[in-house]
Amino acid sequence: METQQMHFNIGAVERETGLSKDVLRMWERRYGFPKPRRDDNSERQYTVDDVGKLRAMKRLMDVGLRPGKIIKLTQEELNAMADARAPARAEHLTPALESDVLSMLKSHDATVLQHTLANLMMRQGLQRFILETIVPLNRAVGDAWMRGELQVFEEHLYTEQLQTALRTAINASPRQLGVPRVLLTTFPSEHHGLGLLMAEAMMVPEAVQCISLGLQTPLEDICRAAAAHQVHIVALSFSAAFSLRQATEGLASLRRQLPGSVTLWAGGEMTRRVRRTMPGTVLIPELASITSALRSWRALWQPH
Amino acid sequence: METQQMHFNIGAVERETGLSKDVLRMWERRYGFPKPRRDDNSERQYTVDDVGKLRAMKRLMDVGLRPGKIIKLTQEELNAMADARAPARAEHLTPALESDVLSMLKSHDATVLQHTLANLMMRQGLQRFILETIVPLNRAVGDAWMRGELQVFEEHLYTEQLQTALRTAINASPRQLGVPRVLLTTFPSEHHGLGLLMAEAMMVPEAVQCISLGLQTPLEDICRAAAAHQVHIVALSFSAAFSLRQATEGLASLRRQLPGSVTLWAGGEMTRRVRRTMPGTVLIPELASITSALRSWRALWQPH
DNA sequence: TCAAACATTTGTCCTGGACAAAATGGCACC
DNA sequence: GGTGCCATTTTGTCCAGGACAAATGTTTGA
Repeated sequence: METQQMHFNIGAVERETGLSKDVLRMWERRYGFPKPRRDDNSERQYTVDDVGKLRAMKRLMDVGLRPGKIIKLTQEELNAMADARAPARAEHLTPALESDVLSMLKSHDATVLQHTLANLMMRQGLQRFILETIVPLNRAVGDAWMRGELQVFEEHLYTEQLQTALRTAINASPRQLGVPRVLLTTFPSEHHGLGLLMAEAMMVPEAVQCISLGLQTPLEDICRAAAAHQVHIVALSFSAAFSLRQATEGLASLRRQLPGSVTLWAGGEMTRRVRRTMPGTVLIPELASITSALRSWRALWQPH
Repeated sequence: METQQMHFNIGAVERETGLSKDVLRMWERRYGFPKPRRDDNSERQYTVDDVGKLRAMKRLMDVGLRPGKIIKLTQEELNAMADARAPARAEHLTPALESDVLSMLKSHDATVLQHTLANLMMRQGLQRFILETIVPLNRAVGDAWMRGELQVFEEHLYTEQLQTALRTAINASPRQLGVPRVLLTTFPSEHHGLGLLMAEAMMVPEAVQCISLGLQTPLEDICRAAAAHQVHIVALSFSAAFSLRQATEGLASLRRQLPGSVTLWAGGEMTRRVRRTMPGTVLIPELASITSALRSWRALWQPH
């Protein structure tokens, strides 16, 4: 069989991997990888394998590894390393569910998946559903995709169904005038919205009044929105890929601009990489911590 | 009052405007705008005004104007030009509604907005709601934002509420096994999802079986998904900002890879800029055309 | 043991050059 | 008057190779 050898130019690789053109050229200069063929016009022509390895590298860098340490490994070694870093499987209460969902995805049956998710949510309640079902499931789906067991479009279908389920649940909950009021959003370069949605779903049952602005709100507008809606807490979500530098810079700037009475929360995969303490910012590295953070806030809050 | 003069480096401007670093430097070289101050390290420091004018330019370029023609205009002239290009307001059935919604947004009352949208949807039915309410409303909100009458965070709140309303409606409709089956998604560099959602909402009442993969499905996976789900139609959504070149290239490639029996639809603002005819691709430049395109498809379809 | 000073790694920005795809304008031809 | 084709201009993307600063890692000294 003749494999169709697709080629990518540097712009396509940037889109596919999230690594900037500058970085791709710099790695080639410094480490000798990737070293793509050139076309007639001496422009780089990356192979599918290049892109695969770059994606695997990006994934590991998103959890804190540095390029120099991993650039010489093969893609298999990179994937193995990613598997090894994954938290122990012991914590999964229902490993059977994982393989069930994966096989649903592979058989492309959206309806069954949708019903399964809805049923689980009913049985477990929203918070337990997220913590005990969705979080492990997300990891399982991500791993399966990385191992090549799951196609991209199958993963997209999963994300879409999950989003529908979560939005339905959030929407169904009565929008009461609760305390605290929480503003939920992300910084402008964030592309992933599931984290935000899960955070909102974790808070809604706690009688929190959530105001979600969706993704990519400019810094200034976060401040304006916080004032306009008179929120008590501003909560930001950062996916694993978010640049540590941009995040710390942005959070510091936000902290300076927000009134002291407003609490600032930063959550999401990225926050696990943070080493320095950030004064005036509460880090919430996992969804489970939301409830305790909420408890702490309520313990300190004095109704005006 | 001392205006806080924020400065942007070239990376920030790229994120804010969607214009690549290469383009920003090239415009400076060729046209002399923008010509930002340099900091100690001779790095470009763009002003807020620069970014504002760049955004206004980008918006006009997204509807087909070329930089050379507009780069010498002031930001006011650019905005005036954008207003002038807007379709006549006569078509609006309920101009009062627009100002109502805008004032709701300015008063930051999400609940009222949500109820208003839900009520209108009930009264008009999903399709008329989209065509007669949402399309003009989207334009009104976009214009108000451009004119500076609406803050970014207010526009975000609108988008978020609208998305909730649409998803609820789509979800409420029984997912029947209809014909045709339609695969809905976008190309990888598309960032806007509202168009996709509106398209889905237009189709659901027509007893179409929609399978949405959300945003950013790689080309190859669109083909795989089309085969796996045995769809009759693949429908792609392109926002105004989408690069014409990437779109035509991608559509041609997709057409080559899809079986001839699968119909290919391309819709969204961008498709209004297309001049050449694209063999094997149906252009759907506005949402209203979806129903007629569907009728044509059904007229030709022979149950196997 | 901790912290300050130094070294290395890494990403982002810079200049200025090159080229091809798309848009435009002119021109012959129907 | 319209229509297809070719030359020209416009515009975006890519390239090489240099510079520097922020983040990280390592050693030294109290």
